[in-house]
Amino acid sequence: MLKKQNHRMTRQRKVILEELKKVKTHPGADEIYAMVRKRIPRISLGTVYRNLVVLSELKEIQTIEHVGTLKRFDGTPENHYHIRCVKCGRLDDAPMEIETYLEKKVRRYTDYAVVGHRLEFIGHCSECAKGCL
Amino acid sequence: MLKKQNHRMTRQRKVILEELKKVKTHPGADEIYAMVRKRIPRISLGTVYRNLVVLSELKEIQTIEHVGTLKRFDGTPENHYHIRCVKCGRLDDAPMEIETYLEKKVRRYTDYAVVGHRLEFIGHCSECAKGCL
DNA sequence: GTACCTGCAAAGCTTTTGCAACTGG
DNA sequence: CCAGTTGCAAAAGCTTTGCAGGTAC
Repeated sequence: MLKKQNHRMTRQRKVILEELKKVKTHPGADEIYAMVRKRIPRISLGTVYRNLVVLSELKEIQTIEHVGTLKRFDGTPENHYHIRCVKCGRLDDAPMEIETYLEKKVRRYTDYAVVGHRLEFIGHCSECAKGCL
Repeated sequence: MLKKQNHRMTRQRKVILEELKKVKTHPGADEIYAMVRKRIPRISLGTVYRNLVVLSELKEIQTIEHVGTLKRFDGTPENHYHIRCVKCGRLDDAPMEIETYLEKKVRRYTDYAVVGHRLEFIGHCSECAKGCL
């Protein structure tokens, strides 16, 4: 049922991957577009996007801040963790206390002035888990 | 320099807040729009967005998946944590090992089938911290 | 040769904004 | 009264997609 995909290593794909491996920060698609354009001036933004998807599927790269990019709103203003269903996108509160020591731990090794953290669990909600049986 | 804001509790604002407090999950703006429209049919989406911003500022609600909603890409496919600068949006790897026990901990209290987690620290990068002096 | 890719441009979505009319305090 | 709000519609991002021509293998 899954169509087999024979991915080709085109020049565009290769350069995108190289540029992405080269930098330490995590550029957005537009920044990648700018970097790659220095080497392939006529590449299109669409090509960049399509290749980022393919490279993610191939596990060559990682897409951060995935799935739904739309914002969600929470009626309870206190900080707390969330748990998200990969299948249906549902978002619930995670039944767990805030782990403040995580910030202490990272502070020892970074030069950022850490002011907070966000933790999100990923899984299948009880509804969607049924379908996985 | 900061202009004083005298926020009014309009009917729209009130209903949006009520509806948001009412639900357990975390709806997106479009869902909130749908919920509120049942009570105020002629409310506009723009009003919903503007009020969500105001309510966030007033700390009445919380905006999840904040700041940059644009995706970012990472050349290293292994899972690791990130640290984000609130000021400039820069994203770096957090120098810290994966805390696998976090998942074990939350599994005890949730009916989700947990498959992973994402942790992101928030702070000021060394560049932006300079400006805070 | 042909399935996979590319560039280009148009379309899609979510979110923001300009504006004139309206309203809470 | 009048700064803050609203509805409407247009604009503004970022991302996806249709298409016809190109290319890796």
